[in-house]
Amino acid sequence: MKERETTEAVRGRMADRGIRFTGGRQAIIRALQITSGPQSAAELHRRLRGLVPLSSLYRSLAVMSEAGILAMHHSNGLARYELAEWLAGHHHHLVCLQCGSVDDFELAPRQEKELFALVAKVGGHHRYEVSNHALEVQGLCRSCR
Amino acid sequence: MKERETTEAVRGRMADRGIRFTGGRQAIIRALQITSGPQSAAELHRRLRGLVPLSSLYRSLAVMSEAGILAMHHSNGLARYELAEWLAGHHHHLVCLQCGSVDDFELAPRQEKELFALVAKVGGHHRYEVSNHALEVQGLCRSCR
DNA sequence: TGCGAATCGATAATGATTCTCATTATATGC
DNA sequence: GCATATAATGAGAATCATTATCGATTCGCA
Repeated sequence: MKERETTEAVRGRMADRGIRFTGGRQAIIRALQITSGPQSAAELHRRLRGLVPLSSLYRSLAVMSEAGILAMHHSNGLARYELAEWLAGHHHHLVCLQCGSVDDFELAPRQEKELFALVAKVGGHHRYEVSNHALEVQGLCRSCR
Repeated sequence: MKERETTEAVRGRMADRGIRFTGGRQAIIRALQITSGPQSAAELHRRLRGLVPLSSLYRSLAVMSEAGILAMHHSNGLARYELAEWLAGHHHHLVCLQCGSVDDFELAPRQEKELFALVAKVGGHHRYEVSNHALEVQGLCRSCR
């Protein structure tokens, strides 16, 4: 999905839910579009040059997560946000154990399909109602190795 | 690995590194042996009935993680600890999106091997020095569904 | 234009985790 | 067994990320 398209998709969903798509929130979505991997509140605050104060930033991240527009993950003791999968596509993460940075990657359809089947089997075996899965590759990133 | 064996393996590794295996630390290891899935500091504190005060508990968890005896994960905004893989065996997690509980599961050797190969390929592609991987199954647990 | 709800932004409060420091326990060599 | 150096303990303060509060402001819409 290209940038304009994503913005409009977000705008639509916000409107449906009676949530305002304010300047600050558009800036957050834009910042998440041009970066790879989930971003922490502090990273976004820095990236946005303080345009959105931390308190508003946290609130907007919560509101947009609640609305299913963002997905929240936890790593290195802090919360990181990225566009939800219906906007960004299903993908997985490489996390650097040294610096904590996170990169995205996608599996080939065939491999993703196999993984999905595997996960469904495991979930059934444990009486879980499975809604998603995440494969995390851990190691040292290009600049830390 | 059975309980006694694990305790002795931990004692050995601690001794090698000049780290003391005190009563409190033995209690932590015991508590992690008899529970399934990683435990947060608060859960361990409760489980140990306050035998080990929170400040000591956090310090011991950090020391034993540093020594490669425990593995730390983050979920729901808090850190959870479990025995490292050389003690507990390589495994993955089922996490409940409702209550936050975490269960362990193992893949069949054949599937684990395939996953390992897949992860190695992805890592190489991104110039990562891969050290491990984790598959997380997300959904509703038996009691939350 | 004006009303009401949603949002903003500064600040205080919270919760998890880490740090500090005086005291205590532990291992090791004698 | 005992002294001694060193690591660990425990209580409390401090820190960091995050959430709540609240009056002021802005937006969408009649």
